[in-house]
Amino acid sequence: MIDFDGGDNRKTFFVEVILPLAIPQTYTYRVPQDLNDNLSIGKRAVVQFGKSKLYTAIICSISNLAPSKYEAKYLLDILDDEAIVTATQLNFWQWIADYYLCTIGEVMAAALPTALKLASETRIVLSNTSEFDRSLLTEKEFLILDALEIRNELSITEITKILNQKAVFPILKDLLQKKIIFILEDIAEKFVPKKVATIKLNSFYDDKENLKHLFEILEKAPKQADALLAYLKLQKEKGEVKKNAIIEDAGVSSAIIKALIDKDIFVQSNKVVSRFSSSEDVLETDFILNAEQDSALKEIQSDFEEKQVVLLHGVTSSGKTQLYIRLIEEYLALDKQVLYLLPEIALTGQMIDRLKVYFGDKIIVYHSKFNDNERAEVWQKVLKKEVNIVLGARSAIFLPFNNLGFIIVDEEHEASFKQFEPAPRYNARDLAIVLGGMMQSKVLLGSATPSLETYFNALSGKYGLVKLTTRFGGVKLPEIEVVSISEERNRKLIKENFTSILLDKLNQTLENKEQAILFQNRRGYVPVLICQTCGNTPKCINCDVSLTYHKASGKLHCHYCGYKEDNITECPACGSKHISYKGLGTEKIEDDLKVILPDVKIARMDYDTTRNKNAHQIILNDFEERKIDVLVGTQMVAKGLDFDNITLIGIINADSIIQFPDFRAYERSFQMLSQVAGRAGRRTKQGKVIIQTYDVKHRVIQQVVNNDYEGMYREELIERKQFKYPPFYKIIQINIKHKDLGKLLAISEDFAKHIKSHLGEMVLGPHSPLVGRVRNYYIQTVTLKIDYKHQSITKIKNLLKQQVSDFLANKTNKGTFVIVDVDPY
DNA sequence: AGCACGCCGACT
DNA sequence: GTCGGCGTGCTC
Repeated sequence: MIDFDGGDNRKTFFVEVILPLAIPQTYTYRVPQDLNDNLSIGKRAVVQFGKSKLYTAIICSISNLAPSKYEAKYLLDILDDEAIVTATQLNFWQWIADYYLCTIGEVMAAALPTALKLASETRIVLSNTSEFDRSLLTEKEFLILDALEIRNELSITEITKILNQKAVFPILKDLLQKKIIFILEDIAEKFVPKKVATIKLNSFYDDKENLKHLFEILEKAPKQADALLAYLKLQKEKGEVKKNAIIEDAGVSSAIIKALIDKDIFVQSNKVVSRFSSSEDVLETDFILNAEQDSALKEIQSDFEEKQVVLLHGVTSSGKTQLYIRLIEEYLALDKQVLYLLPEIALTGQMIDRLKVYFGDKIIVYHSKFNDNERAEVWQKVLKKEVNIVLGARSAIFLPFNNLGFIIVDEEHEASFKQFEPAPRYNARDLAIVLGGMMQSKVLLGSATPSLETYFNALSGKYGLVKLTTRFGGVKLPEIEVVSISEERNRKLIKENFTSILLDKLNQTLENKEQAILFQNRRGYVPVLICQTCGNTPKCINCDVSLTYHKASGKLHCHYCGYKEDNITECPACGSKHISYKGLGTEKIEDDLKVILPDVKIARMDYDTTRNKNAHQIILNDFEERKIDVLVGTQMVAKGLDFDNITLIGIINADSIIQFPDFRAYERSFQMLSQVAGRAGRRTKQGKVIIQTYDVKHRVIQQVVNNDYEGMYREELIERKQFKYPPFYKIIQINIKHKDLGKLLAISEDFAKHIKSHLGEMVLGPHSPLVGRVRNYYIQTVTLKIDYKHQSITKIKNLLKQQVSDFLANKTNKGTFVIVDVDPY
């Protein structure tokens, strides 16, 4: 970097900018001299790129040397008074681009909320809620709003035309900040927080004299006086007073409350509450750690003195959250920021509430379903250190922390920390450790069923390892019973897909007025239709997968591309009418159960029933309020449910989980089954889990029954070593896609040959993946298994990068897509 | 990623 | 004779 005097207006500067695109390089722009004062790294610049496109770019370096080979364009504007991306973040972005073999522009696109990267095609809408004073608007702002009122929706290009000037970004930025306009989003499903109106007495009346005087004033308004009395009573009892509680307690209408608000006696605020915790839940704000938790806390603290990363291996319900809270408090006391990463779905759970009670305004949630303006707001708050704790899903790793002391990755084994589409294909757990290293922050990984590589690192001493082995409050682990489907079938005890043992237990549970969850890891009605005459199976026209029959729609669906067609009554290949159904999905389980138990309230939770806005929350809400007795679901039910009344978990078919063709199948099955089982019987009583399977003796099932994580770990590790998988080898997967199968096969063979000539036998393939065609693109996979202890990963990656770009530059390979996935799991 | 420039089929 | 298909290459 050069030493420059920003105040010297006679100098000419050139900046390198990162564009939020999949382009390998950065680009150089010339800085207009009148912007010299405002120039610094990490600020956003508006640039024209190509003939007509405007983008928001990030300035990543400054120089006073003009490029020699071309004339640099002028940048059009600088949007920020202060940098919105820190220097550490720029290093972090570069690290991610290098490690995951993508461009820094792709990292930028993933990291920044859309509201911070306006582009010419961004569409703007008028906010419908906010009220604002029109007289304060400038002429240009007025023009934009006028046009928006007529047209509803405008692109930035259109606004440029309306104003007849290029510099519209600063005006829009201003309007966005004032919440007068919004960015139109394509995301259909948005998270709408549930709000509860709470009432506070104007602090003026904290003074006893003033309060006394107030009662005198209200003598003529007895109803209002009643409401005030009710408020004071409730305030004393509970601290926080809900509007509805006053209405109920005082027997007044909401108009009375409104009158008090209008008189500035009451102040109303809308508090966001989770739909999950029952409002009656008393949150112990003053818990004391038990002896085991306390010693675990001390172990973690002492491990952190030597190690950056510690794994907390604690059984479900062992009180990990309370440990987290104690640790967070510690880092807050040091005036450090804390990041708490959770799998997406767990964020809708009770965790938020519990932590909000603790930390109040210091905590903020960052969730992909929040709208973009909210996300941009979180970004600014983190940057300005207005919040100290961020609770978020994987993308929260990109927030602009500058004083991060502590990162928690809860449920670290969860696959949802990995992003698959689009690039960067990162794992937020791994990035947490990298970012932690850059910022000297401590990282705590928490899980009841740690991923093999994490446990491996813990045992090898790279990470600290702390265990919690007893469930909090003395709750026992559920009792797990394995039931043989084949035996029940032979003895003709099975009804549809329910063994007699499961049905007995289910009836018993319902008699006790308790609730049950039935788990089946497949959605739809029956996965596959087979012609009994010719063996033909209906397939998707775009993908190489069998279609799944969905009863609700009466159609056959493709779960990969969403293609649907009408169900068949006769085989399209041979005309036979003998069509049988094989396999079973949640929809069929639900249907069958409704026939067997007609009086029981049954609901289903899977991708199909939760696609609509808030559907997920509504189902869980009903379940909690006991409007549902039995919930049938896919793995969605394995997470975030923490209700006392669930005492039975039924796993309809464990084999369908275990027999998945992937090297992680056993590990994932163990994790999934253990997590589902952990939903049973929380605080009040021991739960019961029934696992139905054909393979009673399967080692994974036995390991789940015996809660034998160590056993699973040891056996898996042997296999991993033998078959060259993590944690012993690093894997890079290269997916090659083409519309023409013949060309694809030739091209991928050629590609594999090329990299084999450089990298030798670590290159495997090409081979067909599980699903050989998706959305009309055929796929071939080339896999690299890298012995990272003896080979330089960096060298291999650089070579691979070169090979891929050479390959794509070759004209014979046109129409080919190459997707590189580092650590594809 | 967009968008323009460029070279071959169905239309006035 | 042209209008337009999307195939390739560049964008500071």
